Amino acid sequence: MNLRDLRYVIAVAELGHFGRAAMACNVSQPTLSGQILKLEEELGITIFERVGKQVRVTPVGEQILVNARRSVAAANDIVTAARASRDPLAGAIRLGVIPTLAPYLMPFVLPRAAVDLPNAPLMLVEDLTGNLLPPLADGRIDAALIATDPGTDRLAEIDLFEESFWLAMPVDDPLAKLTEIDLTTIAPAQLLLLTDGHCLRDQALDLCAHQGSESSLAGSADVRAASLETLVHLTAAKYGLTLAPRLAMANWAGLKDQIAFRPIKGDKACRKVRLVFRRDMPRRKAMETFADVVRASLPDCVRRLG
Amino acid sequence: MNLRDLRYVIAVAELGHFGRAAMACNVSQPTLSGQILKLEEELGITIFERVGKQVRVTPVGEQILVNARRSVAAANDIVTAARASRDPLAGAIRLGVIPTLAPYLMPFVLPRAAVDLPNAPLMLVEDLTGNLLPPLADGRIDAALIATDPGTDRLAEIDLFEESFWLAMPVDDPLAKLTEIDLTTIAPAQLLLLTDGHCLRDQALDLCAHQGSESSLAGSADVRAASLETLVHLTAAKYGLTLAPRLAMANWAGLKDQIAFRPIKGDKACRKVRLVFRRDMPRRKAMETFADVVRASLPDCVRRLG
DNA sequence: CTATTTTAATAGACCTTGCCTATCTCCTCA
DNA sequence: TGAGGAGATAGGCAAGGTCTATTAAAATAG
Repeated sequence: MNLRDLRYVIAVAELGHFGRAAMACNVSQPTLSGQILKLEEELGITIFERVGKQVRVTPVGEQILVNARRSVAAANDIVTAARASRDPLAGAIRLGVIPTLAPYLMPFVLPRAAVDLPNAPLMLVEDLTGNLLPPLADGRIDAALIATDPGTDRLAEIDLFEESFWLAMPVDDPLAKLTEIDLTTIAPAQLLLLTDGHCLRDQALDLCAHQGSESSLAGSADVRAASLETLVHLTAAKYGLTLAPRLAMANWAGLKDQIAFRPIKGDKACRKVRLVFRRDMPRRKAMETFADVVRASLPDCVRRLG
Repeated sequence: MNLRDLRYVIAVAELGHFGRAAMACNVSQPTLSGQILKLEEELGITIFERVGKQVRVTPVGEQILVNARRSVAAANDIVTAARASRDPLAGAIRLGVIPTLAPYLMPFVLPRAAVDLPNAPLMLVEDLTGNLLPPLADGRIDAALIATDPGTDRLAEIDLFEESFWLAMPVDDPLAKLTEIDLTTIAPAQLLLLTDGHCLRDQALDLCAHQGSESSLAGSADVRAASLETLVHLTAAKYGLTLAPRLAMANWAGLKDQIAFRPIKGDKACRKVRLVFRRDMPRRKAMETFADVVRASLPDCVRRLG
């Protein structure tokens, strides 16, 4: 067996096609076919079922793929560790960011990162927390900015800042007369929410849950928007209320004739944003530097941590 | 880079000697030296510092070793998974067992394992919990029998049984007149304990701790025995009291003129023995079968779980 | 139902590369 | 200072991975 063979297997599994996998690996199709055949013979099993034009992974193949990815990832980490030892801050950082944060935070971060980490170009991946953690675990991305506890000891986290939520409402809403909103006076059904998977959705629900039962949501408009932008525009159109993270608000200055933002009473309406990465990733130094970059880029409206 | 190269690196690191590492890898010394040199050049770093007769691992080398071990372990798991898919119960099981359990439990387990798992020879490693978990994590052993919560989500556990502790005392001790001991009447200082690292030591201390402060131990004999055998013989010689796990007691029938065993009042004086293994190890089926083997081997004096 | 196309497997030549033996150089220790 | 041990170097050899060309089988189109 061979790391090269494992890369071949992974490529075939991901592309579902020997020819294209060969192209991705920069070898000819017979070469790749031959090596995989040899590996299957060596292991005494079939990894891929070649049925017609389809390439299906067998059940054993799935197990093998998991370990193949793991083995290759560790090998890649060796290369990364070697480069990092020469210059800890060199090498691209593949960064996952949740959608309710990326468009509002990254404009602050990117310019400063370009200066402070000139040899570490940032590659952004914007996706839901649940879609960022698996790639993080197997090394497809290096780090992620998320707002929930990842809840596994495989990941290390560096706390960056705490961001409060404000309530967005139409300017002529009675609530707009208040200088501070008591969330217990808001029915969950009034809240416009993001689609499942957004941590902000769950956090908004949590904040309102303690007053009514979950089922009180049943009567709501049941909007499931894909972005905060949508929610805010729906609020402007008087469809309901929206809980908006503080950093995002600056983006909606143009809507100030239609929308009012008010702070929430108490200190619970906030989220803690952190940088998470594999505990054993070889570039901890780069991660710490990047965390400092983020902290240094923050506007004053959020509370810096650490 | 190459899995073979990584194995060479691991061998050199473990043996601290190129020649012996070459022997362990079944290649000549120049071959191994050459490959490692080539790898170091490829990575642009030095993994080993050859200073005189010593071979020292550089700081980068340590990082590389971690990942090399990980990569090789995953590759080995591929072979294991392949074999397991042909016969899930075939292949050696390298089993770690804590010292306060191994000599008393394994005599029950081994005969049955030989029958129920004929193609899975058991290789026993007897060591403290803290010395078993790292080898478990990186695949040097397959599973372990321990009595504490491993406390990491990388490991899966199967509960096997609950074993009570009894108090051992000289036959002429006043306590021997009781049919049941209230531990709150025992000063921790009276207890003879194992050396640091034995979970049984901590559990014994925990059980007595709620009555006096930790410092009450200061006045104790401060025996730190390496084995239960020593403790029991010390008890026979009237040096103090010992908390003995139920399975071990059968071994000391020969001492019944000198030692009395009494159960502990309440249900807290017990430990839960479990089989732990890497959550993602490829032979879960073999683990489950082995757990069943252990359960089926147990004498009636312990409480079967699961 | 046949022709065409797509896709993986096979065949054979080539050449890279890892391995071995023999030897060298350097360091340690007597 | 000389002997011995340990890792590095050199050169020949064999194994094995890669390529191009071709075949075989299955899906698709006419």
